[in-house]
Amino acid sequence: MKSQPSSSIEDYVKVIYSFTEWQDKPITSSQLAARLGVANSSVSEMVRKLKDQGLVDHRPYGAVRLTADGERLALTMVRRHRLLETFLVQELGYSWDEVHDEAEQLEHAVSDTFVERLAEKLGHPDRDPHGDPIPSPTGRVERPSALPLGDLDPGHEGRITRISDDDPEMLRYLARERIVLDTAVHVVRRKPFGGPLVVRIGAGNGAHEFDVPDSIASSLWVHSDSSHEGCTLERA
Amino acid sequence: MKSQPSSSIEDYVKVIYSFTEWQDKPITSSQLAARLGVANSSVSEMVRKLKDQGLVDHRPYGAVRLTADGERLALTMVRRHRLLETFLVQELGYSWDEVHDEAEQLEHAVSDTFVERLAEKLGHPDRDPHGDPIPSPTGRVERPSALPLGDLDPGHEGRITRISDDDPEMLRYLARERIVLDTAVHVVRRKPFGGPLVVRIGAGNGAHEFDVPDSIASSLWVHSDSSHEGCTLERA
DNA sequence: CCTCGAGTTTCGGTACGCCTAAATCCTACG
DNA sequence: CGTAGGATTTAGGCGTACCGAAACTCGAGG
Ligand SMILES: [Mn+2]
Ligand SMILES: [Mn+2]
Ligand SMILES: [Mn+2]
Ligand SMILES: [Mn+2]
Repeated sequence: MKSQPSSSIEDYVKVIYSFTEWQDKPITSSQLAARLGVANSSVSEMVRKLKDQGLVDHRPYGAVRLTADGERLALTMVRRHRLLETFLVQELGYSWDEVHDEAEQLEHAVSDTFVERLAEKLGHPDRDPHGDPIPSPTGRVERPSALPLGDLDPGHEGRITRISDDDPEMLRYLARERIVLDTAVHVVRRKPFGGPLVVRIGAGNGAHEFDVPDSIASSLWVHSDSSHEGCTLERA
Repeated sequence: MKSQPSSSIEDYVKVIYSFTEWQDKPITSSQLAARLGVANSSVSEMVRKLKDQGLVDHRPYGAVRLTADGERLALTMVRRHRLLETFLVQELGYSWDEVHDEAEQLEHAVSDTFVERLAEKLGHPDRDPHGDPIPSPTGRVERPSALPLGDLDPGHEGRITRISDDDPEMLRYLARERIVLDTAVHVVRRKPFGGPLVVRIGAGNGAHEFDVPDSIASSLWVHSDSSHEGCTLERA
């Protein structure tokens, strides 16, 4: 009866999980539809199917939440996706803006055996090329203590530990600006009236200042090495 | 209008191609159905679709033959499949009886970019773990001049250059008997009344005799190093 | 030359995953 | 409160890829 999940179902569950990975509001139908690129009505039907299979909790007109089973499946898929991205970069010379779409397909085609042998070969990495943590085979993940760059006060220093992989264009731009994983950042100031953030990138002679537009500021997560946790978290 | 092919269509075309790879009769509907594990009626429908897309020639009640376009697609898929099998063995430590099913899925999920980077990494191998030749990206293959062990006369010597990967069980058995690619074989005699073939496997101190049942004899291809091409090809 | 049965196609139907349009719900504002 | 407008679900359909059962073909053997 467990009828191993179709690739559509795998994607639904993965998107539901990802939505709550960096913030805790559960996802709504239309947000799910937008992320999956399907019509709202398609989501309604599929959510019913997910519920029948015990993967989500949902009541009509309410948000969608994963059950324990659903989360288990989601973590399996997230592990696959991130290990595959890591493989593509480390072993096949892909750049970090090219890996997402390829992994999005491959994640549905590989077996558990494949995934574990790949993890072995890669030396059991704990994060993917964008800094996203890779869950263990048993579904354990640690949520890195990092904050969006946009939420930090001037004076804050740290390192970039995660970069959203939503937009390949942005990833290419950041690579050109030498903004990559583990780069040091120092928040210099925020220009007034909602203007861009000014940060100092890197250290020593390679350092340079950079105006960070809001769209980028919310896509870069920073782990502070100076642990004076006086940062405002101003999300409504 | 080219509507890139579904994974079903990829499999149909690949099976049609494979059928004529080692023998030249075209495939019939029911043979196609048997190899794909679907009903005859499903094949009839799909063949119509393949014909509409210009991938096969077919007239009702006749055999199915690939067009130039169909063969091009088939060779692309065969290249993918065999490179993936090679990858699984060389890089992920799979044994040769484990790779077929995994490659059967992966071949539909990888991009052209992936395939070519993989070929690069593997050093552009020219055959897969079972000795099957890997077509070039442009669809060139060479048909190795090898003959089924069962068709050879006593006295014939050569090396095993291809082993059918249809039956994982048989592959495991052969590996246990130290019958692998490039192993030397010498046909000693055929036991009378359709009895098994007797062959000498290997050379030097590792050599041993082996009774080859018919099912195995037709799955091992031998390339003769002694080029006295006096072998009977008794296929009707 | 005719027929009969194996091989093949056609027919009606299912499951899945998607769509648009229409109906329905629910909340926030007036 | 009451309701309008946005969010959501339902209804009706489509394309793909399967299935079993029924109808059809055609060539080998009588
Ligand atoms: Mn996916
Ligand atoms: Mn990623
Ligand atoms: Mn396949
Ligand atoms: Mn093979």
